[in-house]
Amino acid sequence: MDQETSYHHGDLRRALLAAAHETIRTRGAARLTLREVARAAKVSHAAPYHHFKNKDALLAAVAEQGFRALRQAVEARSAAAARPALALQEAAVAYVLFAVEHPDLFRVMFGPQLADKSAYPSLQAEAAAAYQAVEEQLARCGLPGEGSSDRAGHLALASWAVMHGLAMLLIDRQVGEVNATAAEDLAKHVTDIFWLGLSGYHAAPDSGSTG
Amino acid sequence: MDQETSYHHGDLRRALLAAAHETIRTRGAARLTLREVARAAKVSHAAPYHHFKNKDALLAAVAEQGFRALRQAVEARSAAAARPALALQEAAVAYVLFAVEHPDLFRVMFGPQLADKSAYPSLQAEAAAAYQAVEEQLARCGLPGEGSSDRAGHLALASWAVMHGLAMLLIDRQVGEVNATAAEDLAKHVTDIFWLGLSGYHAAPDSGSTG
DNA sequence: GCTCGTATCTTGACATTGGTAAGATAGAAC
DNA sequence: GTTCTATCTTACCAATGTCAAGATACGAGC
Repeated sequence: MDQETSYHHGDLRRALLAAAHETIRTRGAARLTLREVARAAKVSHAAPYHHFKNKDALLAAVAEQGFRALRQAVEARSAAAARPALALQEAAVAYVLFAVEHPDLFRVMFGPQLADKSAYPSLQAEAAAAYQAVEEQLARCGLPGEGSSDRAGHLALASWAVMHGLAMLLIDRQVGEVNATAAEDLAKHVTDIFWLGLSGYHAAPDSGSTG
Repeated sequence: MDQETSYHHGDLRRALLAAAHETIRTRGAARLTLREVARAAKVSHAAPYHHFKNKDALLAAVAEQGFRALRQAVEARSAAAARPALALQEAAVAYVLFAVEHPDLFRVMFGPQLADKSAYPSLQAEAAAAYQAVEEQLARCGLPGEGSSDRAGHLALASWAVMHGLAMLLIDRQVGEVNATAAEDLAKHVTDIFWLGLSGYHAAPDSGSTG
């Protein structure tokens, strides 16, 4: 059976996701059109509605895949770290590199395109899993990942904030360089700065300005 | 002359900006429509085109105002710091608070809505001014704002990344709490962690993992 | 193998949107 | 007071998201 000529596509859902991915990659999510996605899949403009409730649902599915890919990238790179102490930094580098290499996908994942992410539980689950991967790396590197709840939470949040902020600034071209090697270098420098703070904070729990 | 009944509005540009601001605040930039903005200003749907080249230009103007407001908030709060050493932290708090209090405006400023910000020089100028305000606070707090160019750049970038990342995570509701006081508390904690890292980095320039 | 139910896909339509063109109006220059 | 020009309106276009109704084909039951 030839998928090109048959009335039924056979694997439209996957084809639509792939087409959406491609459009997002090449032209950005803002210029993504359901009808163009359908066109790319050689299908009528109403066909996608049999696989996704609406345009946002398609975007949510793409974002969900993105979170899965992000988590895998982070876990893979941190697992391959030369020394365990470097795993956390490697995770951060992977995070930033993912953003730089897939900027528009990253923006779909975190941007305002999907108004209410709470409407897509599986998307939320993948996002939470990605966050948990960061926390696990923290715990694995000797920093208090689960100990005193409050401070551990602040540490994890701060770690994620640095990575996330750097990633965002990089893809928004708010800082000049955007190529992968420059990004990796920046990520390492920034995390270096930050790690020292983490260990210092761990040793001296209260700096006095907030207590 | 009654602005309500006259053929010529008299101050349409400002009215359009205000209406756009309001729509962004209440319903988000994604749901902003040029026609609805025109409707809010009691004007035909084609009138805005005499004041803004297109929808993106209106968004850019809103974003420009946002950057100006952000910079003023940062400067005001850091200038009112109890001790000079706290000015930088206060700047960070102001930054995060601004994002939390104007989340959708913040997203317009940094998000992908405006495809090519390079098309709006005045917008870029305001964004650069906001960045410079951060660097000035860094310099004013004894950290090397202008010394050895590379390391100073990394410090400024890292500082901005922490603030920006925290702000983004907060407004994306990726972290639970979003009210102002909780945000302020989180910002102080995170910056506390980070400051220790900064001073440590300043004292021990190379941690070894990147060199 | 044949019928039939159902998921999948298409055609057609509708309201809305961003954007342009041509005409109407009013304030400003002289 | 006439004329010029910026401002605003009406009319229109192509494209989009979404829905409804009809066409097609795969799979269950006989």
